Amino acid sequence: MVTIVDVARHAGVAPSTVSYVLTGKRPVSAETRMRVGESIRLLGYQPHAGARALAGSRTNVLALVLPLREGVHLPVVMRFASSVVTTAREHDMDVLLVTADEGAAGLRRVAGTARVDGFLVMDVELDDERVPVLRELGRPAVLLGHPAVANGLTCVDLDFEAAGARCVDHLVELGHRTIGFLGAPGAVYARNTGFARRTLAGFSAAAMRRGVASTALPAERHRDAVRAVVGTLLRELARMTALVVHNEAVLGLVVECLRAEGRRVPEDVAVVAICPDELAEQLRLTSVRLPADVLGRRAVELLMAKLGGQHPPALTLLPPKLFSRTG
Amino acid sequence: MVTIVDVARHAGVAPSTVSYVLTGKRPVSAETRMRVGESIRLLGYQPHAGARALAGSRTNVLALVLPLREGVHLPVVMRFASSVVTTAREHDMDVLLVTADEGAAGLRRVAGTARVDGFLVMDVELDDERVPVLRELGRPAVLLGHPAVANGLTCVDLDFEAAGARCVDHLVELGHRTIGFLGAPGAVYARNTGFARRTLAGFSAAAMRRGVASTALPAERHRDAVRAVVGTLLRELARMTALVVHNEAVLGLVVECLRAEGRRVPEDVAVVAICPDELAEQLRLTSVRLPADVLGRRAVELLMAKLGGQHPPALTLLPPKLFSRTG
DNA sequence: GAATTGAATCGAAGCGCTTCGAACGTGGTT
DNA sequence: AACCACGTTCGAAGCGCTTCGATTCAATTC
Repeated sequence: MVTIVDVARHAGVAPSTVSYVLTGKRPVSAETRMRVGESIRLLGYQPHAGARALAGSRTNVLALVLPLREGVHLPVVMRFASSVVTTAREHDMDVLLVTADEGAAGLRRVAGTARVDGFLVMDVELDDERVPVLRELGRPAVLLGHPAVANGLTCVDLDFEAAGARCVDHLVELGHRTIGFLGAPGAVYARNTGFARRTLAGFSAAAMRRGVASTALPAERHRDAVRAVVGTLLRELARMTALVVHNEAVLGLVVECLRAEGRRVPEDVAVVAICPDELAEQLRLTSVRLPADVLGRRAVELLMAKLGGQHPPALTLLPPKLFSRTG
Repeated sequence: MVTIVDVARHAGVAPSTVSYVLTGKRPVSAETRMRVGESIRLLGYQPHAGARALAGSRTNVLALVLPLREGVHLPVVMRFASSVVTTAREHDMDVLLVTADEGAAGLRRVAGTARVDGFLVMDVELDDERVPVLRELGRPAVLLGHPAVANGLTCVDLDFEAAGARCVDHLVELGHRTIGFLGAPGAVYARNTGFARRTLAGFSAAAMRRGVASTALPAERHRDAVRAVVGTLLRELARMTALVVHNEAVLGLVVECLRAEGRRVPEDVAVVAICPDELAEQLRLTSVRLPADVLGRRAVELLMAKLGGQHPPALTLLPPKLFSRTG
């Protein structure tokens, strides 16, 4: 193994000088810098991460805590992870993968053993046991997906309120005057899950503002329930010409049921979905996408800012993007 | 921060003794072991990973190299990653996530900086630039998905040959005497991609052995191509009552096209898919699943064996499992 | 020409751990 | 009673790096 001492000897300088060349924490004359750089290249020197961590108390690794249980939309998680790793590498960071089922203990472990400099935590719940632990650990952390927990921590999420509103605006601009909303299962709203409520709030406010007639209903996850809800919607909102769906699990079923009721999609009922892009693509629906890649990038950037001693805003909401797939 | 010296002082022993308690590399009397253990608990001691790596030249981290490009089936990758992390944790290991787009340089980097003890590399191609690098680095590595590259390295994969055969056996037992095979795009076979050929080989051999009529055709990824292939198959293999599909991208289309041709599925044509379980589930098809979780677990176990100085077999093939969803 | 500055570099200490040889008791042996 | 052997424990060295105070030397100032 090539060490910093080897490089120093080869370049005819002290080890500390090599270190300063590498870290840039003290000025080094252009000439020595070049000479040292040359020696590094020649010898193929790569600093020992453990030694660095020990001496410098910085690991250049960040923990990515992912929910890998069933029920989450895996492709989205994956895409997010991917953009996190890519962005982290741009900042010369590596990523340690931690699963959510290790819970708070996992956070304690990787922080306590000085394995990571900071945390990226996805899918944090409202009264999540990890939130207090994260505070206690005092390491920079960025939470994703549930900004409701903020309070001292930094959060990023899609702006669901704007997403709900965006759907209405889009539909109104297309001339629709009566719009339905089909959401998550009732239990989700009861649980006060941030994103579901906020979407609905955005939708309702926009409908009000635009003066369009609207009705919102929750939908359970199985065929009969969906059929019933779609039926109710068509009955109650007789002149409904557009439907916003915020429930990726039943999106396909909704379209099916509409067609079964004799409504053409999108000619009779325009459907706009708030869901992962690929799903909408597959069903050829206009959609507001969840930008997993942007989310990941932004999350890392916020974390790096915190690691750099800055104090980014407690909550960052990413503007939704609507993709029109009409016609 | 609590160090090993603090623990030693608190327990009234030398730091080295604490280390031996922790690692078990030298015998320690039951009494001291208890006393030290108690101090560790009381003080909440957690060893510094960097210091450990530096002194012990072992990081307890393994690199997981994932293909995060488009085109791979994300949920499978995710599930695999999940089981890798879980199993790694059982061996007191952490997992560093590396994306395939870092290529060979990424492997060089994490090995050279002593960040990881070994590699888990998914989706290795036949003439992959990473294979020679992996050899050169000399760290334990386990490759997934393309055992063809073996040669000194350790590989794990699903036994695709057995999978192809299993489908035939299953269908023959149900009474089918004429079976079609619909595979990946032609280019995949031309590229000599391990898994595609092996499945086909297994299928063909089993068909021969069982004495059933069969025809195999490749299928490109778009609707018209699928329609054409299905048409050809129905014409050429007039009495075909069963179809094995090894092409997850067009599976849904195949079923659609069969129905469009007036064949009921599965009454007229029984379809068996070799694909991720969830996809088959969704389409309600009998399938041979790719056991991502078993694969991940086994891969980690093989890697741990290598880290322990053992020499596991160069190739481990996992037996396929067929899930019948008929009726 | 002596004194003062400041940029560039050096040297040594120390981060927290593992590991190896040495030291220490204890019990059994001659 | 002196000795040996063995199971335990200690102490110190060293892993490769960062960092801080000290040092050097040339450029500036009076």
